[in-house]
Parts: sequence; C-alpha cells; structure tokens
Amino acid sequence: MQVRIADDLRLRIERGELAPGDSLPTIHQLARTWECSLNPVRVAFDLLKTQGLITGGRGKPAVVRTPPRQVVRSSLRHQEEKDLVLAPLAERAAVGTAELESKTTIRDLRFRTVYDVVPATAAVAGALEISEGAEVLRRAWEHLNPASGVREAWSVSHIPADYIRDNPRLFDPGCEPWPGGTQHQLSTVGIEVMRIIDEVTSHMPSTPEAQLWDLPPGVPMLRCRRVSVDQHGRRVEISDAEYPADRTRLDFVTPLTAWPSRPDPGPEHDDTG
Amino acid sequence: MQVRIADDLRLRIERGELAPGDSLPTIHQLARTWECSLNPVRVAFDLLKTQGLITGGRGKPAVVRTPPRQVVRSSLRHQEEKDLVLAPLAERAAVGTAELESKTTIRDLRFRTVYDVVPATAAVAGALEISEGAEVLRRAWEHLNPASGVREAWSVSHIPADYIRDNPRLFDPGCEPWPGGTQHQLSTVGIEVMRIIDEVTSHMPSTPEAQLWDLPPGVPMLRCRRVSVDQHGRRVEISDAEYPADRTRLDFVTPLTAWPSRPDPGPEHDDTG
DNA sequence: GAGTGGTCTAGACCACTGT
DNA sequence: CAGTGGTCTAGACCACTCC
Repeated sequence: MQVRIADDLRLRIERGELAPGDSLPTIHQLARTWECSLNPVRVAFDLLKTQGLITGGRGKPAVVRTPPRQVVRSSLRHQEEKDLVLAPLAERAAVGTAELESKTTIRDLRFRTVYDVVPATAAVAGALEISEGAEVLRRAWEHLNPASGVREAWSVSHIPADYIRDNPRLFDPGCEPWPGGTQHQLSTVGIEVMRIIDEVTSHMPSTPEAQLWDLPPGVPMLRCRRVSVDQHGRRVEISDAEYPADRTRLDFVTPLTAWPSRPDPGPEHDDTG
Repeated sequence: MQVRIADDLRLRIERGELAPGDSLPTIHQLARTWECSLNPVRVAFDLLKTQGLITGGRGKPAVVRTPPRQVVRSSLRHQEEKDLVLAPLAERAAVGTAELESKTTIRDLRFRTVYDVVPATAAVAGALEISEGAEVLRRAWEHLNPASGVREAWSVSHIPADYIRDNPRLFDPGCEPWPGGTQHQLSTVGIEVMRIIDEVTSHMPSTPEAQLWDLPPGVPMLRCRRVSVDQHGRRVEISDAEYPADRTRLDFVTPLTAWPSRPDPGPEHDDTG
C-alpha cells in the first residue's frame, strides 16, 4: 500500500502533473482515496522525502521539491591557485582562501579555524604514505552563515609536520587566511605541487550532519579528498571537504595532449569487433 | 523518542560498540528498554537505514552495514583512451569499451545497447551547444550481471549527428563494442578530443532505480556527465553515467604545469592577511 | 514453531500554520 | 480557530529465517 501510494505520487511528479512548488494532497485526502489509514500515507511521504522529491510539513502541506541552483566547483581552480603563487603579493592578497573556496568575500562569512599538531591516524598515515603516529599539522575550518549559523563550507587538511618545519608560521592559525592559499604556503618551504588528485564519493548525512548543514531530508553529501603531490612525488597534503549534493556540482577538466598529427584513417579503420 | 533511539544506536555504532556485521537489539527489546511501543523503534530503524548505517530485516535481525569495497574510476582513463587511438588495431581490439568502463572482460557481462537518432531535447541541446531539435545520435548501454540480472553499469551518450555523418558505421549498433572506444570512433571523422570535462553530482535513487541497481536503502547515486571538446572547441559528445556511491570512487587527476623556476622565497614571504 | 522485521489499523495528542 | 503534518500507542496479521 505505502509503496503504491509513493509510486503513484512519484509518477505524477515525474509526469509534471505535480510541478515543483505544488502542494500534494493532504494525508487525510490520500487516506480516503486509497481507503487506508493515515499511517501508510505518512510512510509514503517519508519515502518520497528520503528520495529528495518532496519537502514540507509542520503545519504546511507537503510540497514538490524545487531543486536549488547548483554552485559549480571546478578543478581549474587548482592551476589558478598555482599560478597565483608566482603573482605579486598585492594580487595574491586580494584572493583569500575563503574566496577561493566559496566565491564570496571573506567578510560575509563567519570563519572558524582550528590548527593542531596530532599524530597521524592509520587512515591519514596511509593516505599520506607516512608512518602511523608521525606528527601531522591538522587544519580544520568551517564557514558559517552569519545570519543563520548554518554551515556553508567545511574542510580538514593534513600535512606531515616534517615537510614544513622550516616555516613555523605555517603552524600559526593567526596567519589564516594566507594570501594565495595552501599552495603558496607550501611554496615557502620549497614545495611545488605538481599533481592534484581529487577522490570523490558520496554518502547520506547522519542526523547531526544534516542539522549542521541545514539539509532537507533526501540530500546526500559529496565527499571530496584532495591529495597534493609535490615535485618529489611526496604526498604533501590531503584535504577532505564535504558539500551538500543538491547545491553543488564538481567539475573536473582533463586536458588531453595533442596528437603529433592526425591519426591515419587508412585501411585499418574498417575494423570492428 | 524515535530520534533519541536512532541517535543512541548511531553513537554505539560510531563508537564501535556495534561493529559492522553485528546484530542490533531486536525491536521488541528496544521497545522494552525505551519503554515505548514498537512503532518508534521501527521508525528509528528506518532512519538508520536511509542513512546507510544498517541493513537487514525480512526475518533476520538488523545488522550494522559493512561498506562494500570501492571500485575506483580514474580520469587517467581519458588520456589512456586517447593514446589508444594511435595504437595498432591489435592492441586496440584487446580493449573493448566494456572493459574500459567496467574493468572486466566483455564475456562476463550481459551487454545491452540501444542506438537511435533523435531530436535534441532542450537539456541535451544546451549541453552540446547546438539548436534544440537538431538530430543527435543517442547511444544507451547497460551492463547486467548475467547471474542476478542486476545492473552494474549504465550510460547514455549524445553526439550531434551532423558531426559524424561522414562515417555511417558510427550509427550502427552492430559495430559495438568499437575497438578503442568513443575517441577512436570520433577520430574516424576527423575529430580529436582535446579536453574532457567531468561534471559530478549526487542524488538519491527513486524506488525503481534502487531496484534496478539492487541498492540497499540509504545509498546515493553518483551522476557523472562527461563533456568532450574537440580541436575546434565544439562539444562533440556528452555522456551521462551513474554509479552506486557505496561501491564507487571517482578519481580526477589534475597535472599542474611546472614553474619556470622555484618561486623566490624572498622578503615578501613574511606576509599574511 | 518461535522469533524476526514489514505492514497496517484506529484511534490519540502535539506543534505548527494560516486566516 | 480549523487544518496541516509529526509523533505515539496498542494492538493485529503477514512473510521470512533459523532451528
């Protein structure tokens, strides 16, 4: 029963009979038309909510969800940040880390940073290819919407402490936001980032996570681990960030090397399996 | 009540008191210890299921979910496929499209392909930067596990028909799998792919989607749109694929251009905001 | 057959919304 | 205020699993 009610409503949404923003029939109406009690209808509503199709409740009727506009985060930023390291200070200073991350000015956000030096957990050590328990600088930060207190961005970065001891200021949270971002910070100790690997997965938020981000039900989180590899092949930083999937699109640009000349479309091209 | 039950169980899972594979207390036990009726416990179970933390039911007790091992899909494949176009036929033929996609041999999968030429919808036309209604070659394919019938891979590709009319064989599904993949197919009509953009989002599957992929509750889908840009800047193909997020990791490698020389760590490096 | 979760009924009370 | 969905009770029956 409950799955049939949910299927029927989903069909009507997919067919456009119920457009985004439209109210659904009330629970009582549906219970009457399906000749069942209230509970199955409520469970059907729950199902559609966990699938991200409807929102609402608490005095207001349930509503077909309008997907929010997506913010695009592009991997082109990696190269831009690298280029910025060589730019004069004035230019670098104009672009703080917060801006690079969130495309808004620093002042618009409440910015929280926690720095500490901790022994590497097994997971972190494995990802950095260092030995477990070795010291790593952990930098956690968070942007909060000053009005609502809702989290808008979050990330944790791990850098092996041994790689950056030459510049003690890198351990000082008071220097954040560093003009030019992490790549410039690393450049002060002779590290040039040559390759960045983004590892993307997705998962459902737990209840406290959903509260932090003010996520409606049915919205997954995108998890992105960024691994930076330097000129010696060392993994110099891993940075874990999460983004609400309904308002985020991650773009990755892969430039391909040009062929020396156009491939010969000769005799061998009448081949297929 | 139901949220407190769920929170408590989640805590015990996160703390490791309940390890993956362990059985949870039964609904009746929990109802007794929390001094409530069965329904709140059942709703709490539902919640944890939609968060991907537990599985089970149908006569068996609920168990803490063991996350499956993740298959990594790397963007390095883009360059590999391009290099393959210039390789001799023998080498290309050894690597069918199916293999590139799923890292298994073709024979292990039931392979379904549907080719047709359709007018571009508004969404497709916008993504390809062509006019709405223009003809596009649509190639949909699907790999099914021959034993279970469960979908293991799926994608839809759209190519403007005008770009590839010179080689009618590209419209023939009988030529699939084409040795060397899409980039080789495009090379036969003089198209060299110079840049690939992967656009990644995530969403919850609807009930029929979850059935197709045999997804446990609480597992999102990763959606990846691949846009191929050729040597003239034209968007020559968009390919939409989906992957179950619990068993997939998408890797994107961004090589950075080397600095002409090490940046000068001179006086201006005692700068911060 | 005993025990499990899955579904359902027919009520009840609450918090919240709109007018 | 009436109407909405959110939560809860105290039962019932079912399908399934394990022994």
